[in-house]
Amino acid sequence: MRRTNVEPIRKAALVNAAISEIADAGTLEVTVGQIARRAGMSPALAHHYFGSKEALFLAAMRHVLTVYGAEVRGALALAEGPRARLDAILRASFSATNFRRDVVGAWLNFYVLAQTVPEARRLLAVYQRRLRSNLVAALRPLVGAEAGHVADRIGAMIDGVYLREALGQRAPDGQTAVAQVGAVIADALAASGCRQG
Amino acid sequence: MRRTNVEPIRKAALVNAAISEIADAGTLEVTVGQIARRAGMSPALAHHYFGSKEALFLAAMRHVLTVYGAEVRGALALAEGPRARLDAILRASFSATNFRRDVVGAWLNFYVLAQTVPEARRLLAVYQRRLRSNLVAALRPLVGAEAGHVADRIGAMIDGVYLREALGQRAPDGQTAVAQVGAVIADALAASGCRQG
Amino acid sequence: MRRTNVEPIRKAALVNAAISEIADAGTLEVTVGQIARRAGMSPALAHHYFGSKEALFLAAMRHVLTVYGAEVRGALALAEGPRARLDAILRASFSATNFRRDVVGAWLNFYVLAQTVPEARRLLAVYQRRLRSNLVAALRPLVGAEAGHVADRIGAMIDGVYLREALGQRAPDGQTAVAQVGAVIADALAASGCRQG
Amino acid sequence: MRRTNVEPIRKAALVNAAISEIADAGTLEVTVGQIARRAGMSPALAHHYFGSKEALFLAAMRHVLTVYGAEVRGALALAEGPRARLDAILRASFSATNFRRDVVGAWLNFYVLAQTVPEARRLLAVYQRRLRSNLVAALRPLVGAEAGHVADRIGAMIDGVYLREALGQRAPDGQTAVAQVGAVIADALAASGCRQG
DNA sequence: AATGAATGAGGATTCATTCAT
DNA sequence: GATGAATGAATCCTCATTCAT
Repeated sequence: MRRTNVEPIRKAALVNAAISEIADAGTLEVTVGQIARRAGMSPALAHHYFGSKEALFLAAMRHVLTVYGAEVRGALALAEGPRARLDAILRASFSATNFRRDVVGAWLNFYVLAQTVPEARRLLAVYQRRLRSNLVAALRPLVGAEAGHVADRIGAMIDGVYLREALGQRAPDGQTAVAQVGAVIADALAASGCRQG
Repeated sequence: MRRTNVEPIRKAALVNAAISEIADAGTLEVTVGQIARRAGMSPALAHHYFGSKEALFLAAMRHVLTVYGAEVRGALALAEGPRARLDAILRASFSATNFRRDVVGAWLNFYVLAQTVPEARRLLAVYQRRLRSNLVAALRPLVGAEAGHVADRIGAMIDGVYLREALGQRAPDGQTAVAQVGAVIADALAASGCRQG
Repeated sequence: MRRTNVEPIRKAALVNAAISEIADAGTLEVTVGQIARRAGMSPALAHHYFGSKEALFLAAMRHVLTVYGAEVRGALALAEGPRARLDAILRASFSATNFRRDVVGAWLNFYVLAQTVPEARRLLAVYQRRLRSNLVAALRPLVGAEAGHVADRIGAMIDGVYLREALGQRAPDGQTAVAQVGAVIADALAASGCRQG
Repeated sequence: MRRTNVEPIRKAALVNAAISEIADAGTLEVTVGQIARRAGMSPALAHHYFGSKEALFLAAMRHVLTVYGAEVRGALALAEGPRARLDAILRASFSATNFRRDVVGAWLNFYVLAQTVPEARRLLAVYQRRLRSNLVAALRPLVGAEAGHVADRIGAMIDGVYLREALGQRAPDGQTAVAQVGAVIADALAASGCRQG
C-alpha cells in the first residue's frame, strides 16, 4: 500500500531546484550537481529521472509556463466583460505565484534557452500565441480592428517589464508592474475612445 | 615608415567577432577559440589583448552601448521640439545600425551577463538611466508630471520589443518596431491630451 | 505444492542473455542492465544471483565451455578409430550448437576476459588442454611422435577459424570451417604418410 | 629554424603508449589518462591531438598494421622464388618487430575494436585482403588452383597463432610460431606434391 | 606581435552495486 | 523472491588560461 511513488515528487523537487538555481545564478550555466544538491539528491539521480540536463531545463520551463497558463485560465474563468478579462490576464501575469524572484530570474534564461533548443523555442511560441489570443479576445469588443496591434504592444510590454524586473535587485513588485502595463492598456483604450468618440 | 598600431584594429575585430558569435550561438557559451578564429587570430592573442573572456565580453557590451549612445546623441542634436526628440530616440533605437541581427541577438545575452558580472550590470544601468533621462526630457513639455511614468513604460516597451525580436527567426524589422513603440507614445500623448483637454 | 525453484532458471536466462548481449555488442562493455533486461528481470536481481558482473561473465564462459565439452565427449563416445575421432572433434567444434553467431561472438571476448580475470584464464587453459589431449590421443596412432606438434597446429587453426568468423558479418558457416581445418589435418596425415611411406 | 614540430612526436608517443597500455591491461578499457600519462603528457593534450579516444585507438591500430605491412613488403622485395616469398611473409609476420608482447596483446583487442568501430573493421579487412593476395601470389606456382584455399588456411593459422600467443604469459616466441605455420605450409605443399606427383 | 604547446579544473553522464521494502 | 531507489566512483571531453619561443 505504501511504496509511495517517489518519482513525481523527486521530479518536482528537481524542477523547482532548477528554477531557483538558475534564478540565483542568473545563468543556465548551473551544474546538474548544484541543482541536485539543492533538491537533496545526487546528480546521478537527477540524470536517472530526466536523462539529461537539457531535459531537466525543459521540464522546468514547461512547469513555469504551465503554472502561468493555469493561473490565467483560472482568472479568465471568473472574469466578466472585456475589461475584467484584461485585468485578469494582467493580474495573473504579475501575481505572487508567477512574478516571483525565482521565476522572473529563470524567465530571462528560458529566452536564452530558446535560442538554442528548438523545444524551448516551441514552448515559448506557444506561450506567446496563447497570450496574444487571450488579449485579442478581450480587446476586440473594446478597440475593434485595432485589437491585434494593441495585443502585440501589450505582449511586448509584459515581456519588457519582466525583463527589467529580472535585472532589478529588489524583489519583483507586481503592483507597479500591473500599473505600468495597465497604463499602456488604459492609454490605448482612451486613445481609441478619443478617436472614435 | 610608421609601424601601424595594430592593437585597436585587433581589439575591434575581436569585439565584433564576439558580438556576432554570441548572436549566432544565441548564448554566452561561446569559446574564446571560436571568437578568436572568427576574428582571424589565435585564442592566445585574444587573451593577450583582453586578459580574460569576461573582459572581452564587457568590451563587446560597452561597444554596443557606445554605438547606440552615439547614434542617439547624434539624432537628438538635430531634433527640434519634443516630438522630434522622441522620434529621434525611437529611430536611433531601431536604426539599421543598432537593430541588427547581431546586436539584437547579443543584447539578450548582455542582460544575462549583467546578472553575473557587476560591471555589466553597471553598464546596463547607465544605459537605462540615460535612456530614461532622454525620454523624460522630451516628454516633460508634453505630459508634464507624468513624464517619469511614461518614460518608464516606453523604456520597458523598447526592451520588450528587442526581447521579442531576439527570438524571431527573421531579420529584425525596425519599421514595425518603431511603429509599435510609437503607438504607445502616441496613445500616452493622446490620452494625456484627452484628459487635459 | 512445491514451489518450483526458479533460481536455476533465472541463472540460465541470465547466462544466455549475457552471451547474446556480448555477441551483439561485440564487446564485454555491456551493462548489467542490458543483460538483465534481455533476460526479463531487473539489474538488481542479476546481482542477487551472481554477486557481480564478473561472476556472471565467468558463468557465461563456463557455460559455453561446458556445452562444448559435452558435445565433444558425446561425439567421441560414438567414434571408432582415430580418423573418426578427429572427425568427431571437428564436427563438435563447428556444430550448429557451438558455432552460432552468439557463441562465436562471445568467444573472442572470452579471450579478452582471460587477459584480466585469472579464473577466465584458467577456464580457457582447461579447454585448451583438453582439446589438445583429445587431439593427441587421436593423432598418435596416425602420426606417432608428431602427434603433439600436429595437435598444436590444429588447435591454433581451430582458434584462428573462430577468430576470423567472429569478424565476418554473415552467419558462421560450419561446413566451410570443418573443411578448412579438415584440410590441415588431411595434409598433415598425407605428408606424414608421404614421409613414412 | 628551431620551432621543432612536436606534433608528430607527441602523436607517435601516444600511439605507442596506447599499444603498450592496451597490451598491459589486456583490454580496450584503458583510460585516456593512463595512456597520456604513460606518454608523459596530460589527458587534455591527448585529446587535443587525436580528438577522441576512438581516434587514438584507430591510429594505434593503423600504426601496427602499417609497420607490419611495411615489413612484409620489404621482405618480399628481397625474396626470389615462391618458397622464398612464403618464407618472407612468415618471417615478417613473426619478426621481432611485430611479434612483440605489446603488439600481440593489442592485436586481440583490435579484433574486438573492429566489432564496434567500422573504420577498425575496414582496417582489418584491408590487412586480411593484402595478406591473402600475397599468399596466393606465392602459392599459385606451387599448388596451382588450390592457392586460394591454402592461402585461407594459412591466414587463419597465422591469426590463430597470434591469438594463442596473446594468452600465453611468456614472451612471444617467433621461432616456434614460424615453425608451426611453416609446418602447415610444408604439409600443404607436400600433400599437393604427393597428389600430383 | 603572435602562436603553438600545454594543462588544471570542471562537468555531464554512465554504471556497478547496495538496500529498504 | 524481486525491484525501485539511490549513489560513489569513474571517464571522456572541453576550455580558459599560461608560457616559451
